[in-house]
Amino acid sequence: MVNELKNIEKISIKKFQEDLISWFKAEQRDLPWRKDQDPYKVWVSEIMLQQTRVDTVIPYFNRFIEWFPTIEDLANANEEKVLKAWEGLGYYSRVRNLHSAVKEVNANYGGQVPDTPKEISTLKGVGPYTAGAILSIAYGVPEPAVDGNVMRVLSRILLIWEDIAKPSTRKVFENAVRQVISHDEPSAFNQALMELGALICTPTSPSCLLCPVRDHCQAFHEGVETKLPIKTKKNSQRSVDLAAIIVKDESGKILIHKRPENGLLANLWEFPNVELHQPFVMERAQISGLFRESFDMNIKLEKNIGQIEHIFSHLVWNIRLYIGTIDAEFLENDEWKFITLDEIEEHAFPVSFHKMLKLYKEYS
DNA sequence: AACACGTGGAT
DNA sequence: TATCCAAGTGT
Repeated sequence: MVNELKNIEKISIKKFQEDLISWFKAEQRDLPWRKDQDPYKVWVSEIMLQQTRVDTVIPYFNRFIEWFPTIEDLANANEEKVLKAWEGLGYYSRVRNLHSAVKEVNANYGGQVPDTPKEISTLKGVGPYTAGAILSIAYGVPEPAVDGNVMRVLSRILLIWEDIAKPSTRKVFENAVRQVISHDEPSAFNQALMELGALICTPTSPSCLLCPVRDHCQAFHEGVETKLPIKTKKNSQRSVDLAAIIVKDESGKILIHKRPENGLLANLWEFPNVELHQPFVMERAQISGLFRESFDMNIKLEKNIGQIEHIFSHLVWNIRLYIGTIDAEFLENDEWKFITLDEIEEHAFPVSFHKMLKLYKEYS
């Protein structure tokens, strides 16, 4: 705490702001969410960019704004379409929270995104980073927007050795930003910090010789830029074995199941599946028994057509894929239905589903 | 505080 | 191949 205060004194804040912002104005990327400062579009882009690369986000952002051009359009959209717009982006709770928050803004804020830290922070999915990003970029409010880039860049410039993997560390950087942010151009300043982190001050091999604020950088001065930031590593992921089944009815439709509204891949559709706690001793008849226990359905597994691995951030799915049949008297409801291949376009599925579908098509 | 929560790309 | 990510938030 005392440490970074002292380091901030070592630099000329005014000159640092000028060097950083003029670089940003000259070198910033031409990105679709930078065409205007519509708070709604800034909001959508910031949610999409959470833990997600710019190159990945661009096509999703363009299509999302085509489908839902305004707050009112998104507020009135049905969830299936909204999830479909997010299909493949990951962290699906982001878009369910965004949908919920946009409905809130449409209903209780006259369709105007709130412009105060207190109000905007009450919106679902808007945490400290996103609040600061929207307030500064869309409204010019000098609030910190501390993401991974900002922590990396400032840890180097200000020689901050705290572990950025610790939740409490974000406050240290917010405090630092409050002391160096430009009150004339908070939008350009915050975006410049992130842009610098993305283009120059990268994690492994920063391009210090091209850096517009190299002269202000304590880490460069000390030759320790690649030692920062300090970030402890996370635990390894656990592995889960699953058996999934593709069932077709007499007209050739495939059976899908809607996942629970909370937790992993919430509200997305998938092929019926069960967890295999003893994967090496499970045979088709026993797995059929698991389906009966889990869903009270009489499913017969006819043939294993292969297996896929799907890696999440925190776990690994090893999925055995079967084809099979189900009793004719099976009833459809909100969670279970048969759909045509064309109707896949009207439902949102995780990437693992598409991997299985591809395997099935190759088998057929 | 620690962990759940996705995905595809970089090294 | 293994690991670490990339503009974090909710619980």
